[in-house]
Amino acid sequence: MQKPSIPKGTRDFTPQEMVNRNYIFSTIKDVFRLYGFQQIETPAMENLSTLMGKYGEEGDKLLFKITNSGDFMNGLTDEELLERNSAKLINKISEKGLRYDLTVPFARFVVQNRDKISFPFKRYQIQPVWRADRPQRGRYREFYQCDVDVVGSDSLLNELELIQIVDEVFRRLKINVVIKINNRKMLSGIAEIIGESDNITDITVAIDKIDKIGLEKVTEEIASKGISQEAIAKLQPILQLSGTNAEKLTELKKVLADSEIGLKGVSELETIFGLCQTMQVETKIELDLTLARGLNYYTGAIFEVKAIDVEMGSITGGGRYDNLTGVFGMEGVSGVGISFGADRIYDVLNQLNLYPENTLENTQILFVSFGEKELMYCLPWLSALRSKGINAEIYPEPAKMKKQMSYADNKCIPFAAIVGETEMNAGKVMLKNMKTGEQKLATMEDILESLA
RNA sequence: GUGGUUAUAGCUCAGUCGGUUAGAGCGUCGGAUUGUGGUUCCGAAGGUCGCGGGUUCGAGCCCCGUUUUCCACCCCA
Repeated sequence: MQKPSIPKGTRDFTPQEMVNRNYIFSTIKDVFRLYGFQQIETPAMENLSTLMGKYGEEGDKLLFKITNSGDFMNGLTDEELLERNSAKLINKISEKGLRYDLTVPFARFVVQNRDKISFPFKRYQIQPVWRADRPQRGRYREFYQCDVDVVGSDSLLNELELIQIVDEVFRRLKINVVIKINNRKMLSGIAEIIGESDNITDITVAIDKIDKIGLEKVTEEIASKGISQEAIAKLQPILQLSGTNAEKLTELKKVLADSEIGLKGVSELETIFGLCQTMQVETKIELDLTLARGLNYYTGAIFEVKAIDVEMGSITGGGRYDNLTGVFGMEGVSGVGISFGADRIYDVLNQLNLYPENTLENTQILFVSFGEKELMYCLPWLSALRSKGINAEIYPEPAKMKKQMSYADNKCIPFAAIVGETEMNAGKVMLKNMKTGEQKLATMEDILESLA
């Protein structure tokens, strides 16, 4: 006999865990709909050509690839096999992969369904994604993302709405968070000012780590990427910016005075901060220049949300991407979106134990009986209760009473309806309150009253 | 992908210096109690010690490989 197991980085969810997860999903969904977003779904697998090259070199490695059906090695030459070049071979034996996020499949969806969509298109999507990452705390190989995106609108009002959604979702979930915000245009401007526009990716990836490894190590890392000492020297004051958001922006405006794109980034952020103030967004918003985010398709605002009371990677993230649909042949469609990491939110909620009392999803009443005749007697009662919308079940065989009562106990069922000869003769059931232990002969009306 | 770490009953974990028949708690099942659950008491079932190889008279324990767990990188939700 083999021991059953599931793949690395995947999880089963028990009924109790599903109740908790559904609480998260429905909270998020409710807020999405409140802002006029509509749901779509896309397939678990996409053509590999849709996914490859969208997440950088690292991302390509983390894609789960699906081998072709049938005898997929058949068309290969001996030379190709002997070469042992995995990257080259994979293209010959695999043409599908599991989706890595929801944003790229969404861009594909927009291009493919443009005739059915009117812009601006506001969609949400809650589905699992898969990454061949090495699992760790808060990091899984299969996890759910809850994405909201608007495409076909350049307005910064969209950024505001996304921030309001974050604000509302975490208020409802009772998680204290801070929203970190940055702008890719400002990062481009900085690279431009120090004369290293070509190396912007390396620079942003490195400065992203400043909190973790410190200024010195970051400087080292940037230098190792072949960036000049002169440029690094110019970078120093920018990395050490401090003060309020407004103070930081004022300082940045001076530094970026000669960079058109940099100033554009600053003014975008000013607008967003202004809008948030007007709309009285409660969540703390922090300009964080070190926030870079690896995904290289972002072009404007970049967001990240961190829980304050728990040690955990970011639980929500996103940004603006000006031309994601361009690679699929549809130019000039700008989008902005964020992704709630349901599994990390789930972990945070578990650690803080912030779940509401849930009783509604549970069975309300269990029928306990002693024989075939009693079972038959109960069936109409069950139907009647269910037609009133009451969750009811029956222990499906005449087991020992102790066993039936324990079953009710374990499932936290608040009422038991006990049925034997006496009850059948009276045309009633013995209704027992499992909490107080009280019981009485009851009619259907009595039951409905007790459960109300 | 790199480095470390872990694996013993369904679950959580003991297991001495390498020494005879591998233990506990919880859970499950049965009984005390044939119409009353949570508490209590008694009993039972349940193990190829992750897997494969090696060292040894002898391996749960030592060595090698492999898989898995968790952690730090990398990257990210």
